[in-house]
Amino acid sequence: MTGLRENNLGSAQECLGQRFQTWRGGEFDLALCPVRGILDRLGDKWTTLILIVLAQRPHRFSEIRRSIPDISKRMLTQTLRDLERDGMITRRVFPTKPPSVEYGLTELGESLLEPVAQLVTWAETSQTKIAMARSAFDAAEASRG
Amino acid sequence: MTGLRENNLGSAQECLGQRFQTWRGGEFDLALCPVRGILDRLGDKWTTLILIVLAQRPHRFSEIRRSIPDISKRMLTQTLRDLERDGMITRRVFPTKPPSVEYGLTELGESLLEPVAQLVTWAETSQTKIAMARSAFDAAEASRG
DNA sequence: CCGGATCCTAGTCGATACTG
DNA sequence: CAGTATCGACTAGGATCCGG
Repeated sequence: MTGLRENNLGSAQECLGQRFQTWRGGEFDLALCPVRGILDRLGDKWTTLILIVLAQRPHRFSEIRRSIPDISKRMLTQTLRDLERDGMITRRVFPTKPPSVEYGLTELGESLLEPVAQLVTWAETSQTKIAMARSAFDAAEASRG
Repeated sequence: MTGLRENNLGSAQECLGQRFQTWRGGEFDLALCPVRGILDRLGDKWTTLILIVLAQRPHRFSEIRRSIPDISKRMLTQTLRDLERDGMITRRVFPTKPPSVEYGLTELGESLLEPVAQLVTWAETSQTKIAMARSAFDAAEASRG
């Protein structure tokens, strides 16, 4: 289905180029949807943060809230449910007196940490360049009126 | 500022864990913002697609539109401007009779392709597991009423 | 303690019409 | 051809109240 010849990619452009050609020939939207779905999820406000928090150790609901101070209960619940639905995290309920729930990464969730870490590393090393490009662009724009 | 000891990460969890600890101690939001900004951008509907298209070769405005059939002029313009502002793509205007503009990746933009390719690869290899987890979750949910 | 349900605002995106 | 401007639908997400 993919037509990708080697797993060991020499050049990122080539790799993506081949995939894109594959996508274009035939089912464009269908084949891209899973990737887009992943990116949408990672792109939302909280998924990555939760993943990072749970990467350290399993956490209870309130622990996560404390670790991510500006998240609302609503969004935490929702994001956790989405992640659980996608098989990225587990949800264990302890029927204690005040009920407690513990969330942890599944293997699938842990496997996602690697590409995410790559991206984080890239973002961290590139943030200076991005900031420079941004201010240069804004300055040029302002000078044009 | 980062306190990260090694560039060569042994374990993704450890790497992210260290970063997270760093983030927590001190300026939480500030230090994470660049990363979140990147993820937000990649998470939007079109950025990744445009990057993939331009990864093959420079394209003109209308060429990109044809390559991504369901994008509107408005969003293409906007996304291209954002990418240009962040220094990911270049914009060359040719003052021909019907004016033409060519977009291409900068080195920074190309360097982003690598982590993106990692993510695409991950998504592709994991989509089956995700789909299974999702249907299992939905089935369990439906049986609970 | 955990999280569902509801209401409401602010930003996002598509369609359309217009400019240079 | 390559945008810009305006409007309207849609939606994410915060606040709050309520239940187990």
